[in-house]
Amino acid sequence: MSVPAEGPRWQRLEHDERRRQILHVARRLFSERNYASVSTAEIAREAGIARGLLHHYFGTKRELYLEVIREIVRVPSSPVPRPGPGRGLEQVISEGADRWLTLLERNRGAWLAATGGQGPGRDPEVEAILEDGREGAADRLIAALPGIAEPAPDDLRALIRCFSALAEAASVEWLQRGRLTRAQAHALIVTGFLSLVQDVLPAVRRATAPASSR
Amino acid sequence: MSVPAEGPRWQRLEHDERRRQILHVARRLFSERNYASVSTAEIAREAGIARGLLHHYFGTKRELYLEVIREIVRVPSSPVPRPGPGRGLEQVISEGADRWLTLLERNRGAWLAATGGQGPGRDPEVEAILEDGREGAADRLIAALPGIAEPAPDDLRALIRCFSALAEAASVEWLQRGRLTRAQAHALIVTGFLSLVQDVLPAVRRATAPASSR
DNA sequence: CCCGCTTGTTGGCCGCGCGCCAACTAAGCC
DNA sequence: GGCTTAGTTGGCGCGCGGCCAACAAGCGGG
Repeated sequence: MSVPAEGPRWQRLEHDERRRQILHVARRLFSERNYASVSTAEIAREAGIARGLLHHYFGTKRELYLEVIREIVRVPSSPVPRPGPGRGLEQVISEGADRWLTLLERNRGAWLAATGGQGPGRDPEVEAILEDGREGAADRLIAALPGIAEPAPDDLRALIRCFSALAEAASVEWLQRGRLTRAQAHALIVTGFLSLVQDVLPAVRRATAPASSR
Repeated sequence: MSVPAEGPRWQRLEHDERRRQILHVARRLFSERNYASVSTAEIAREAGIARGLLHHYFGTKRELYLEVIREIVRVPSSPVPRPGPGRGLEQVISEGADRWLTLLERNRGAWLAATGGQGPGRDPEVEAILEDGREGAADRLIAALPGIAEPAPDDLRALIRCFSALAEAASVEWLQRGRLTRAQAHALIVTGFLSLVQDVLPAVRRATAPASSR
Protein backbone atom coordinates (compact mmCIF):
# COMPACT_ATOMS: atom_id res chain seq x y z
CA MET A 1 0.00 0.00 0.00
CA SER A 2 2.39 2.64 1.20
CA VAL A 3 5.89 2.91 -0.01
CA PRO A 4 7.65 -0.41 0.56
CA ALA A 5 10.36 1.50 2.38
CA GLU A 6 13.00 -1.08 1.81
CA GLY A 7 15.82 -1.45 4.24
CA PRO A 8 16.22 -3.23 7.55
CA ARG A 9 13.39 -2.89 10.06
CA TRP A 10 15.88 -2.46 12.86
CA GLN A 11 19.50 -1.58 13.20
CA ARG A 12 22.13 -3.92 14.40
CA LEU A 13 24.58 -2.30 16.82
CA GLU A 14 27.90 -3.28 18.28
CA HIS A 15 27.58 -5.06 21.58
CA ASP A 16 29.13 -2.31 23.71
CA GLU A 17 27.35 0.46 21.85
CA ARG A 18 23.92 -1.04 22.40
CA ARG A 19 24.80 -1.70 26.01
CA ARG A 20 25.81 1.89 26.61
CA GLN A 21 22.67 3.13 24.92
CA ILE A 22 20.41 1.04 27.14
CA LEU A 23 22.39 2.03 30.21
CA HIS A 24 22.01 5.69 29.31
CA VAL A 25 18.24 5.47 29.01
CA ALA A 26 17.96 3.41 32.19
CA ARG A 27 20.08 5.87 34.12
CA ARG A 28 17.89 8.75 33.06
CA LEU A 29 14.68 6.98 34.03
CA PHE A 30 15.99 5.62 37.32
CA SER A 31 17.22 9.09 38.18
CA GLU A 32 13.85 10.75 37.80
CA ARG A 33 11.68 8.00 39.25
CA ASN A 34 12.18 5.17 41.73
CA TYR A 35 13.01 1.57 40.94
CA ALA A 36 9.55 0.07 41.25
CA SER A 37 7.77 2.58 39.08
CA VAL A 38 10.15 2.22 36.16
CA SER A 39 9.22 -0.82 34.09
CA THR A 40 11.52 -2.71 31.76
CA ALA A 41 8.88 -2.12 29.09
CA GLU A 42 9.31 1.62 29.48
CA ILE A 43 13.07 1.42 29.31
CA ALA A 44 12.83 -0.70 26.19
CA ARG A 45 10.31 1.63 24.59
CA GLU A 46 12.42 4.71 25.28
CA ALA A 47 15.47 2.94 23.95
CA GLY A 48 13.58 1.87 20.86
CA ILE A 49 14.22 -1.83 21.35
CA ALA A 50 12.36 -4.97 22.34
CA ARG A 51 11.98 -5.74 26.01
CA GLY A 52 13.68 -9.09 25.67
CA LEU A 53 16.88 -7.38 24.64
CA LEU A 54 17.26 -5.96 28.12
CA HIS A 55 17.40 -9.47 29.46
CA HIS A 56 19.91 -10.44 26.83
CA TYR A 57 22.29 -7.70 27.92
CA PHE A 58 21.70 -7.45 31.65
CA GLY A 59 19.86 -10.61 32.56
CA THR A 60 17.61 -8.90 35.07
CA LYS A 61 16.02 -5.57 35.70
CA ARG A 62 17.78 -5.64 39.02
CA GLU A 63 21.13 -6.30 37.37
CA LEU A 64 20.56 -3.38 35.05
CA TYR A 65 19.76 -1.21 38.04
CA LEU A 66 22.93 -2.25 39.82
CA GLU A 67 24.90 -1.30 36.73
CA VAL A 68 23.28 2.12 36.75
CA ILE A 69 24.17 2.60 40.42
CA ARG A 70 27.76 1.62 39.75
CA GLU A 71 27.95 4.19 36.99
CA ILE A 72 26.53 6.94 39.17
CA VAL A 73 28.79 6.15 42.11
CA ARG A 74 31.83 6.10 39.91
CA VAL A 75 31.45 9.80 39.14
CA PRO A 76 32.42 11.55 42.37
CA SER A 77 35.85 10.02 42.55
CA SER A 78 38.14 12.92 43.39
CA PRO A 79 36.73 14.89 46.28
CA VAL A 80 40.05 15.01 48.09
CA PRO A 81 42.98 17.04 46.77
CA ARG A 82 46.62 16.08 46.93
CA PRO A 83 47.93 15.22 50.40
CA GLY A 84 50.00 18.39 50.39
CA PRO A 85 52.77 17.91 52.93
CA GLY A 86 53.62 21.57 52.83
CA ARG A 87 50.18 22.99 53.41
CA GLY A 88 48.43 22.67 56.70
CA LEU A 89 45.84 20.00 57.30
CA GLU A 90 43.07 22.54 57.57
CA GLN A 91 43.99 24.00 54.23
CA VAL A 92 43.89 20.60 52.58
CA ILE A 93 40.53 19.72 54.07
CA SER A 94 39.10 23.08 53.20
CA GLU A 95 40.02 22.72 49.56
CA GLY A 96 38.74 19.16 49.53
CA ALA A 97 35.42 20.28 50.97
CA ASP A 98 35.24 22.98 48.32
CA ARG A 99 35.72 20.49 45.53
CA TRP A 100 33.22 18.14 47.12
CA LEU A 101 30.54 20.79 47.35
CA THR A 102 31.16 21.97 43.82
CA LEU A 103 30.94 18.42 42.57
CA LEU A 104 27.62 17.93 44.31
CA GLU A 105 26.31 21.20 42.96
CA ARG A 106 26.94 19.90 39.48
CA ASN A 107 25.68 16.32 39.89
CA ARG A 108 22.92 17.31 42.21
CA GLY A 109 20.16 15.10 40.84
CA ALA A 110 22.21 11.97 40.40
CA TRP A 111 23.85 12.28 43.79
CA LEU A 112 20.63 12.83 45.70
CA ALA A 113 19.11 9.86 43.91
CA ALA A 114 22.03 7.56 44.63
CA THR A 115 22.55 8.42 48.29
CA GLY A 116 18.81 8.50 48.85
CA GLY A 117 18.80 4.77 48.42
CA GLN A 118 16.32 4.92 45.64
CA GLY A 119 16.35 1.21 44.87
CA PRO A 120 15.01 -1.90 46.54
CA GLY A 121 17.06 -0.59 49.38
CA ARG A 122 19.00 -2.22 52.15
CA ASP A 123 19.89 -4.64 49.48
CA PRO A 124 23.27 -6.12 50.27
CA GLU A 125 24.49 -5.56 46.75
CA VAL A 126 23.28 -2.00 46.38
CA GLU A 127 24.60 -1.23 49.81
CA ALA A 128 27.92 -2.81 48.91
CA ILE A 129 28.26 -0.67 45.80
CA LEU A 130 27.47 2.53 47.67
CA GLU A 131 29.74 1.48 50.50
CA ASP A 132 32.56 0.79 48.09
CA GLY A 133 32.25 4.34 46.88
CA ARG A 134 32.25 5.71 50.40
CA GLU A 135 35.11 3.51 51.50
CA GLY A 136 37.06 4.76 48.52
CA ALA A 137 36.38 8.31 49.58
CA ALA A 138 37.47 7.41 53.10
CA ASP A 139 40.70 5.94 51.75
CA ARG A 140 41.43 9.12 49.89
CA LEU A 141 40.72 11.15 52.99
CA ILE A 142 42.93 8.99 55.16
CA ALA A 143 45.70 9.32 52.64
CA ALA A 144 45.51 13.06 53.22
CA LEU A 145 46.09 12.67 56.93
CA PRO A 146 49.69 13.11 57.97
CA GLY A 147 51.35 10.64 60.30
CA ILE A 148 48.79 7.87 59.99
CA ALA A 149 49.85 4.26 59.91
CA GLU A 150 49.38 2.62 56.55
CA PRO A 151 47.03 -0.24 57.43
CA ALA A 152 44.46 2.30 58.63
CA PRO A 153 43.03 0.74 61.80
CA ASP A 154 39.37 -0.09 62.08
CA ASP A 155 38.49 2.65 64.51
CA LEU A 156 39.93 5.29 62.21
CA ARG A 157 38.06 3.91 59.22
CA ALA A 158 34.87 3.91 61.24
CA LEU A 159 35.47 7.47 62.30
CA ILE A 160 36.07 8.59 58.75
CA ARG A 161 32.92 6.81 57.73
CA CYS A 162 31.05 8.75 60.39
CA PHE A 163 32.58 11.93 59.05
CA SER A 164 31.33 11.03 55.59
CA ALA A 165 27.85 10.73 57.02
CA LEU A 166 28.27 14.11 58.65
CA ALA A 167 29.43 15.67 55.40
CA GLU A 168 26.60 14.09 53.44
CA ALA A 169 24.05 15.32 55.97
CA ALA A 170 25.49 18.82 55.80
CA SER A 171 25.30 18.65 52.01
CA VAL A 172 21.67 17.62 52.15
CA GLU A 173 20.92 20.47 54.54
CA TRP A 174 22.42 22.80 52.01
CA LEU A 175 21.22 21.34 48.70
CA GLN A 176 17.83 20.07 49.71
CA ARG A 177 16.56 21.59 52.92
CA GLY A 178 18.22 24.96 52.50
CA ARG A 179 18.90 25.36 56.21
CA LEU A 180 22.57 25.93 55.54
CA THR A 181 24.30 28.16 53.07
CA ARG A 182 27.15 26.77 51.08
CA ALA A 183 29.62 28.66 53.24
CA GLN A 184 28.05 27.26 56.38
CA ALA A 185 28.09 23.72 55.06
CA HIS A 186 31.71 24.23 54.16
CA ALA A 187 32.57 25.45 57.65
CA LEU A 188 30.66 22.61 59.23
CA ILE A 189 32.48 19.99 57.18
CA VAL A 190 35.94 21.45 57.75
CA THR A 191 35.71 22.13 61.47
CA GLY A 192 33.73 18.95 61.94
CA PHE A 193 36.53 16.96 60.41
CA LEU A 194 39.18 18.64 62.52
CA SER A 195 37.19 18.13 65.70
CA LEU A 196 36.59 14.50 64.90
CA VAL A 197 40.24 13.77 64.29
CA GLN A 198 41.67 15.87 67.10
CA ASP A 199 39.10 15.44 69.86
CA VAL A 200 36.79 12.54 69.14
CA LEU A 201 39.29 10.00 67.88
CA PRO A 202 41.36 10.11 71.09
CA ALA A 203 38.20 9.68 73.12
CA VAL A 204 37.19 6.66 71.06
CA ARG A 205 40.63 5.12 71.58
CA ARG A 206 40.39 5.77 75.29
CA ALA A 207 37.17 3.78 75.28
CA THR A 208 38.78 0.80 73.61
CA ALA A 209 40.39 -1.16 76.41
CA PRO A 210 38.71 -0.13 79.65
CA ALA A 211 35.15 -1.10 80.32
CA SER A 212 32.68 1.67 80.89
CA SER A 213 34.41 3.98 83.30
CA ARG A 214 31.35 6.20 83.63
CA MET B 1 -13.46 -39.35 58.34
CA SER B 2 -11.85 -37.40 61.14
CA VAL B 3 -13.77 -35.84 63.92
CA PRO B 4 -16.26 -33.35 62.50
CA ALA B 5 -14.73 -30.77 64.78
CA GLU B 6 -17.74 -28.56 64.95
CA GLY B 7 -17.26 -24.88 65.55
CA PRO B 8 -16.33 -21.92 63.41
CA ARG B 9 -13.70 -22.43 60.76
CA TRP B 10 -12.17 -19.07 61.55
CA GLN B 11 -12.23 -16.61 64.37
CA ARG B 12 -13.75 -13.22 64.18
CA LEU B 13 -11.66 -10.53 65.85
CA GLU B 14 -12.21 -6.96 66.89
CA HIS B 15 -11.19 -4.48 64.25
CA ASP B 16 -8.26 -3.02 66.14
CA GLU B 17 -7.08 -6.37 67.39
CA ARG B 18 -6.89 -7.88 63.93
CA ARG B 19 -5.22 -4.76 62.66
CA ARG B 20 -2.53 -4.92 65.31
CA GLN B 21 -1.99 -8.60 64.64
CA ILE B 22 -1.45 -8.05 60.93
CA LEU B 23 0.78 -5.08 61.64
CA HIS B 24 2.86 -7.18 64.00
CA VAL B 25 3.46 -9.91 61.43
CA ALA B 26 4.17 -7.39 58.69
CA ARG B 27 6.66 -5.57 60.86
CA ARG B 28 8.51 -8.78 61.58
CA LEU B 29 8.71 -9.77 57.92
CA PHE B 30 9.62 -6.31 56.66
CA SER B 31 12.34 -6.20 59.28
CA GLU B 32 14.06 -9.37 58.16
CA ARG B 33 13.65 -8.92 54.43
CA ASN B 34 13.22 -5.98 52.06
CA TYR B 35 9.96 -4.63 50.71
CA ALA B 36 9.96 -6.30 47.33
CA SER B 37 10.75 -9.81 48.53
CA VAL B 38 7.96 -9.89 51.09
CA SER B 39 4.69 -10.79 49.39
CA THR B 40 1.25 -10.01 50.70
CA ALA B 41 0.53 -13.71 50.38
CA GLU B 42 3.31 -14.48 52.83
CA ILE B 43 2.11 -11.89 55.32
CA ALA B 44 -1.40 -13.30 55.10
CA ARG B 45 -0.18 -16.87 55.48
CA GLU B 46 1.92 -16.04 58.54
CA ALA B 47 -0.98 -14.14 60.04
CA GLY B 48 -3.32 -17.05 59.34
CA ILE B 49 -5.73 -15.00 57.30
CA ALA B 50 -6.83 -14.58 53.70
CA ARG B 51 -4.86 -12.27 51.50
CA GLY B 52 -7.86 -10.13 50.71
CA LEU B 53 -8.13 -9.15 54.35
CA LEU B 54 -4.93 -7.18 54.05
CA HIS B 55 -6.56 -5.03 51.43
CA HIS B 56 -9.60 -4.62 53.62
CA TYR B 57 -7.54 -3.24 56.47
CA PHE B 58 -4.76 -1.35 54.72
CA GLY B 59 -5.91 -0.94 51.15
CA THR B 60 -2.50 -1.49 49.67
CA LYS B 61 0.71 -3.33 50.39
CA ARG B 62 2.42 0.02 50.22
CA GLU B 63 -0.01 1.50 52.73
CA LEU B 64 0.65 -1.39 55.08
CA TYR B 65 4.35 -0.80 54.69
CA LEU B 66 4.00 2.89 55.49
CA GLU B 67 2.09 1.95 58.63
CA VAL B 68 4.91 -0.36 59.65
CA ILE B 69 7.45 2.40 59.11
CA ARG B 70 5.40 4.80 61.19
CA GLU B 71 5.28 2.27 63.98
CA ILE B 72 9.00 1.66 63.87
CA VAL B 73 9.82 5.34 63.85
CA ARG B 74 7.44 5.99 66.69
CA VAL B 75 9.34 3.63 68.97
CA PRO B 76 12.55 5.52 69.63
CA SER B 77 10.69 8.43 71.13
CA SER B 78 12.68 8.85 74.30
CA PRO B 79 16.36 8.58 73.44
CA VAL B 80 17.05 11.75 75.35
CA PRO B 81 16.64 11.79 79.11
CA ARG B 82 15.33 14.68 81.13
CA PRO B 83 17.09 17.96 80.51
CA GLY B 84 18.55 17.69 83.99
CA PRO B 85 19.54 21.17 85.06
CA GLY B 86 21.56 19.70 87.91
CA ARG B 87 23.63 17.24 85.95
CA GLY B 88 26.23 18.33 83.47
CA LEU B 89 25.54 18.34 79.75
CA GLU B 90 28.00 15.54 79.16
CA GLN B 91 26.24 13.36 81.70
CA VAL B 92 22.89 13.94 80.04
CA ILE B 93 24.21 13.16 76.58
CA SER B 94 26.03 10.10 77.82
CA GLU B 95 22.87 8.64 79.30
CA GLY B 96 20.92 9.54 76.19
CA ALA B 97 23.47 7.78 74.00
CA ASP B 98 23.26 4.74 76.25
CA ARG B 99 19.51 4.54 75.89
CA TRP B 100 19.79 5.07 72.18
CA LEU B 101 22.29 2.24 71.74
CA THR B 102 20.28 -0.11 73.94
CA LEU B 103 17.18 0.67 71.95
CA LEU B 104 18.95 -0.11 68.71
CA GLU B 105 20.33 -3.32 70.10
CA ARG B 106 16.79 -4.47 70.74
CA ASN B 107 15.18 -3.30 67.51
CA ARG B 108 18.21 -4.06 65.44
CA GLY B 109 16.53 -5.52 62.38
CA ALA B 110 13.72 -3.05 62.18
CA TRP B 111 15.96 -0.05 62.65
CA LEU B 112 18.51 -1.12 60.08
CA ALA B 113 15.67 -1.73 57.67
CA ALA B 114 14.00 1.61 58.27
CA THR B 115 17.07 3.83 58.13
CA GLY B 116 18.40 1.85 55.19
CA GLY B 117 15.51 3.09 53.17
CA GLN B 118 14.29 -0.39 52.56
CA GLY B 119 11.09 0.57 50.79
CA PRO B 120 10.35 1.78 47.31
CA GLY B 121 12.97 4.29 48.24
CA ARG B 122 13.26 8.05 47.80
CA ASP B 123 9.57 7.91 48.13
CA PRO B 124 8.33 11.29 49.36
CA GLU B 125 6.03 9.65 51.88
CA VAL B 126 8.58 7.25 53.32
CA GLU B 127 11.14 10.00 53.40
CA ALA B 128 8.69 12.31 55.13
CA ILE B 129 7.91 9.76 57.82
CA LEU B 130 11.57 9.07 58.51
CA GLU B 131 12.36 12.76 58.50
CA ASP B 132 9.56 13.46 60.95
CA GLY B 133 11.10 10.93 63.29
CA ARG B 134 14.54 12.47 62.94
CA GLU B 135 13.28 15.99 63.36
CA GLY B 136 11.48 14.88 66.49
CA ALA B 137 14.67 13.38 67.82
CA ALA B 138 16.43 16.64 67.03
CA ASP B 139 13.78 18.57 68.92
CA ARG B 140 14.24 16.41 71.98
CA LEU B 141 17.98 16.84 71.77
CA ILE B 142 17.72 20.58 71.44
CA ALA B 143 15.43 20.65 74.43
CA ALA B 144 18.24 19.06 76.42
CA LEU B 145 20.61 21.86 75.54
CA PRO B 146 20.87 24.55 78.17
CA GLY B 147 20.63 28.17 77.19
CA ILE B 148 19.28 27.72 73.70
CA ALA B 149 16.72 30.07 72.30
CA GLU B 150 13.30 28.54 71.95
CA PRO B 151 12.64 28.96 68.24
CA ALA B 152 15.71 26.82 67.53
CA PRO B 153 17.37 28.59 64.61
CA ASP B 154 17.91 26.85 61.31
CA ASP B 155 21.64 26.47 61.63
CA LEU B 156 21.26 24.70 64.97
CA ARG B 157 18.63 22.34 63.60
CA ALA B 158 20.86 21.58 60.65
CA LEU B 159 23.76 20.91 62.97
CA ILE B 160 21.69 18.57 65.12
CA ARG B 161 20.54 16.82 61.98
CA CYS B 162 24.19 16.33 61.04
CA PHE B 163 24.83 14.97 64.49
CA SER B 164 22.01 12.48 64.01
CA ALA B 165 23.67 11.31 60.82
CA LEU B 166 26.92 10.95 62.73
CA ALA B 167 25.24 8.95 65.47
CA GLU B 168 23.47 6.72 62.99
CA ALA B 169 26.70 6.07 61.13
CA ALA B 170 28.45 5.19 64.37
CA SER B 171 25.60 2.83 65.21
CA VAL B 172 25.89 1.13 61.86
CA GLU B 173 29.65 0.76 62.37
CA TRP B 174 28.91 -0.99 65.62
CA LEU B 175 25.84 -3.07 64.78
CA GLN B 176 26.59 -4.00 61.22
CA ARG B 177 30.22 -3.55 60.28
CA GLY B 178 31.64 -4.37 63.70
CA ARG B 179 34.45 -1.87 63.38
CA LEU B 180 33.46 -0.23 66.62
CA THR B 181 32.60 -1.73 69.97
CA ARG B 182 29.58 -0.47 71.78
CA ALA B 183 31.79 1.50 74.16
CA GLN B 184 33.60 3.09 71.24
CA ALA B 185 30.38 4.01 69.50
CA HIS B 186 29.19 5.51 72.73
CA ALA B 187 32.33 7.58 73.13
CA LEU B 188 32.15 8.71 69.52
CA ILE B 189 28.57 9.86 69.86
CA VAL B 190 29.10 11.70 73.15
CA THR B 191 32.33 13.50 72.35
CA GLY B 192 31.12 14.04 68.81
CA PHE B 193 28.09 15.85 70.10
CA LEU B 194 30.08 17.98 72.48
CA SER B 195 32.59 18.91 69.79
CA LEU B 196 29.86 19.80 67.36
CA VAL B 197 28.09 22.08 69.80
CA GLN B 198 31.15 23.69 71.32
CA ASP B 199 33.53 23.96 68.38
CA VAL B 200 31.70 23.44 65.12
CA LEU B 201 28.60 25.48 65.76
CA PRO B 202 30.55 28.69 66.46
CA ALA B 203 32.53 28.13 63.29
CA VAL B 204 29.34 27.70 61.29
CA ARG B 205 27.96 30.92 62.73
CA ARG B 206 31.16 32.71 61.92
CA ALA B 207 30.68 31.62 58.31
CA THR B 208 27.20 33.09 58.13
CA ALA B 209 27.74 36.75 57.39
CA PRO B 210 31.22 37.13 55.93
CA ALA B 211 31.99 35.76 52.51
CA SER B 212 34.49 32.96 52.29
CA SER B 213 37.41 34.02 54.41
CA ARG B 214 39.17 30.74 53.73
C1' DC C 1 -34.88 -19.50 71.68
C1' DC C 2 -34.62 -18.30 66.99
C1' DC C 3 -34.17 -15.16 63.37
C1' DG C 4 -31.99 -11.48 60.99
C1' DC C 5 -28.55 -7.99 60.77
C1' DT C 6 -23.94 -6.27 60.87
C1' DT C 7 -19.49 -6.71 59.44
C1' DG C 8 -15.27 -9.34 59.75
C1' DT C 9 -13.59 -12.71 56.48
C1' DT C 10 -13.01 -15.58 52.54
C1' DG C 11 -11.75 -17.17 47.86
C1' DG C 12 -11.14 -16.23 43.30
C1' DC C 13 -10.91 -13.26 39.10
C1' DC C 14 -8.17 -9.83 36.57
C1' DG C 15 -4.32 -7.22 34.80
C1' DC C 16 0.44 -6.24 34.88
C1' DG C 17 5.33 -6.84 34.94
C1' DC C 18 9.29 -9.70 34.75
C1' DG C 19 12.05 -13.96 33.33
C1' DC C 20 12.78 -16.76 29.57
C1' DC C 21 13.24 -18.94 24.97
C1' DA C 22 12.84 -20.15 20.12
C1' DA C 23 12.60 -18.12 15.79
C1' DC C 24 14.02 -14.41 12.79
C1' DT C 25 17.19 -11.50 10.36
C1' DA C 26 20.83 -7.88 9.69
C1' DA C 27 25.56 -7.74 8.79
C1' DG C 28 30.06 -9.82 7.94
C1' DC C 29 32.88 -13.30 5.41
C1' DC C 30 34.49 -16.76 2.12
C1' DG D 1 25.68 -14.79 -3.64
C1' DG D 2 25.11 -18.17 -0.09
C1' DC D 3 26.67 -19.24 4.55
C1' DT D 4 27.63 -18.05 9.22
C1' DT D 5 27.32 -15.36 13.25
C1' DA D 6 25.04 -13.16 16.79
C1' DG D 7 22.14 -9.14 17.57
C1' DT D 8 17.14 -8.75 17.92
C1' DT D 9 12.38 -9.79 18.14
C1' DG D 10 7.87 -11.36 19.86
C1' DG D 11 5.25 -14.09 22.69
C1' DC D 12 4.47 -17.53 26.50
C1' DG D 13 4.19 -18.53 31.55
C1' DC D 14 4.09 -17.34 36.19
C1' DG D 15 3.78 -14.76 40.33
C1' DC D 16 1.99 -10.90 42.65
C1' DG D 17 -0.98 -7.14 43.95
C1' DG D 18 -5.77 -4.80 43.52
C1' DC D 19 -10.39 -5.78 43.79
C1' DC D 20 -15.09 -7.65 44.66
C1' DA D 21 -19.08 -10.48 45.58
C1' DA D 22 -20.46 -14.11 48.46
C1' DC D 23 -20.14 -16.25 53.05
C1' DA D 24 -20.48 -16.72 57.97
C1' DA D 25 -19.42 -15.54 63.01
C1' DG D 26 -21.25 -13.19 66.62
C1' DC D 27 -24.77 -10.14 68.47
C1' DG D 28 -29.20 -8.04 69.50
C1' DG D 29 -34.30 -7.76 69.02
C1' DG D 30 -38.66 -10.11 68.97
